[in-house]
Amino acid sequence: MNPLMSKEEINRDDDRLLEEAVAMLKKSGHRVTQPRIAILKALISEKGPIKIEDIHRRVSDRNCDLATVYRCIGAFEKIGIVRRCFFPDGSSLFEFIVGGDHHHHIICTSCRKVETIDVCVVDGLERLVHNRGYRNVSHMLEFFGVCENCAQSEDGKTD
Amino acid sequence: MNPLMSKEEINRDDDRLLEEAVAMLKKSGHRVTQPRIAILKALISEKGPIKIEDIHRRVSDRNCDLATVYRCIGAFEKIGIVRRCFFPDGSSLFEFIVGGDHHHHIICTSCRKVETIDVCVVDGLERLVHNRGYRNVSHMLEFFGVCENCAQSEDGKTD
DNA sequence: GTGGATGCAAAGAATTTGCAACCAA
DNA sequence: TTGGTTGCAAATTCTTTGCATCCAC
Repeated sequence: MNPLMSKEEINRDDDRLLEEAVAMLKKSGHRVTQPRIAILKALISEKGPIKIEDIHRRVSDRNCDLATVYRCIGAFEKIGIVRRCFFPDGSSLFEFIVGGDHHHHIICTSCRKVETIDVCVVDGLERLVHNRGYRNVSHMLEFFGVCENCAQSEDGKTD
Repeated sequence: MNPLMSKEEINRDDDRLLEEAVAMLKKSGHRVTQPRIAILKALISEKGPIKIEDIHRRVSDRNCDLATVYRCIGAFEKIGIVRRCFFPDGSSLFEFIVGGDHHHHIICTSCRKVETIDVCVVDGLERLVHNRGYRNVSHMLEFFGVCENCAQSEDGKTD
């Protein structure tokens, strides 16, 4: 996030993202319900990949069922509101992508911290895939590693 | 695979890969058992990402339990004999990587066909991640799309 | 009013674990 | 001989589904 942005500006920004996502819901013929709003807010405030389970925990005070979270996230993914990310252990996370630039992650395999890489050098390769006859091309790129903190606490770990 | 290679040469090549993997097992203090040999052979003959379930199906005539496949694949992954790949739906596949060049995949989201991309333009970025303080850095890059065949049968699908 | 969305519970799939028997080194 | 490995079954975890009720439009 932009470090020069004040708290209010960030919140205002979040509101705009919410509106944009709601518009996408409507446009695709979906209804705007309480659980969906709550899930969207959780996704937006996370500002990064988040587990289904964690989304549910955050919205559960509003009494939203876990099955509903799964169903909504599935719908959001189809519409293009979220995208699925992967942890090296095979578990899935979901990230809010409305109004954001395409980017990738560095994931600490030890503490699971997630950092963002703003550049994407891979976009150009999608054309190559397109030229092989593929349509609706997308890609997924994640970096894994042990972050500085974890490397220190794990002591004399080499690289 | 090299198209100029005869069937015998391919089989000889597979044997060499098996030997190499067995050596890695021994070197890391693991035992070379019947189920492990069978699983390695299944992985090698697949020449691409394969599901746990499919590995089990192939070796089940040798009476290898599904739990054993999971345990062995877990061990193989730690040793560096296989690596985990992801399907866009979140399911995991495993690919034999001993003696092979680093590469990536194009996965058809419709028929699940997997093609290989030999080049990797991302390796250089690992240094960038390393410079951010990460150790044991690796990465995962997959392309998704609808292949030519599937796009045709799905008719007037746009891109 | 009506059809899509939800909650609840139950089913289903994927993966892990405990433990006695087994077998590679 | 001995400890790592396996098979079997049970336990967990993750995800989906059926159905009556509900509510957004």
